[in-house]
Amino acid sequence: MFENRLKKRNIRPTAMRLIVLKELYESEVAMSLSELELKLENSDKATLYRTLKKFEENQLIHSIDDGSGSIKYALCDEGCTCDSKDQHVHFHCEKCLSTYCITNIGIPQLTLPKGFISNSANLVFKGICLSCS
Amino acid sequence: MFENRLKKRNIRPTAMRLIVLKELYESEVAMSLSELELKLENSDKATLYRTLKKFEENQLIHSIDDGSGSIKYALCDEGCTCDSKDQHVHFHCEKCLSTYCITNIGIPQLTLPKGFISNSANLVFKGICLSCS
DNA sequence: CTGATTTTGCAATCTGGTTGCATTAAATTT
DNA sequence: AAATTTAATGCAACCAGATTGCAAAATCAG
Ligand SMILES: [Mn+2]
Ligand SMILES: [Mn+2]
Ligand SMILES: [Zn+2]
Ligand SMILES: [Zn+2]
Repeated sequence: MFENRLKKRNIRPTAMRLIVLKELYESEVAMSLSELELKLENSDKATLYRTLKKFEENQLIHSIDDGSGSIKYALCDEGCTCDSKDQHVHFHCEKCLSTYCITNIGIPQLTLPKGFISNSANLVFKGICLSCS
Repeated sequence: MFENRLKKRNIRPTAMRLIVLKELYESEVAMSLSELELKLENSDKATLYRTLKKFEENQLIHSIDDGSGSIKYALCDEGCTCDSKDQHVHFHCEKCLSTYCITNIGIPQLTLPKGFISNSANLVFKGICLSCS
């Protein structure tokens, strides 16, 4: 249940937060702040913004920079700690502009030039998604 | 010589363009519009913007979305056609905020879920760069 | 209940990016 | 070379997404 999911992450379950969580839960794809704002009538951008920040801070969701200009958010798996083991590939459809978590594909470890130490990475594939092809 | 490099890409070598090209050429790291604007006294943001767009369109430079919020630009190698074979990994230093082209490391080809067709990708590693470590 | 803390809503601000438009510069034609 | 056409520049305005200040409302703890 959503309320529980919030509590587990130490987020007080207010009405707005439950709605946002539900919305993200029911979405097949990652959502941006403004998409949420549109979808949720009589919602306030600043509140949504702070809701998402809180969710992200408490590792209930993760943010995705898909290069579209607006940051997308998607639910983390249960038990996610948002460290490198939880990082995965994302896919951005250039037709419908949807962004998908490809949770079962991790980011490949590459050997960087000497002296460059990486602790995280962002890998986004762009193209045409399943529903658009 | 810079003038020639512009001509080869079908870009008319104006004074401003030569300056911008020189600046990018001499920079170890990728530069953003506003970094250029700061560096080049009495330069205009809109002109720089259009200069970069033109350079990018004509494949003299490529743009890099390193997740920092501002797009960075770096010179392409000679003969670059900015297609998938020319795409490479980038590195963003979280300390000095510099972004480097790792031109000798390509983007790994991964098998995406059925129905997802990718034609480009963005892979940025984040961490500490050589000069900051 | 009561005072302290947190969340919310609204307006304002910031930043990077982008565009309209008149001016200037460069290339082409006569 | 002068006239004509085309491209580049500079300035101001605009835009979208992100972020903040602040007072009101909701929630919590004693
Ligand atoms: Mn994801
Ligand atoms: Mn590069
Ligand atoms: Zn699609
Ligand atoms: Zn560095």
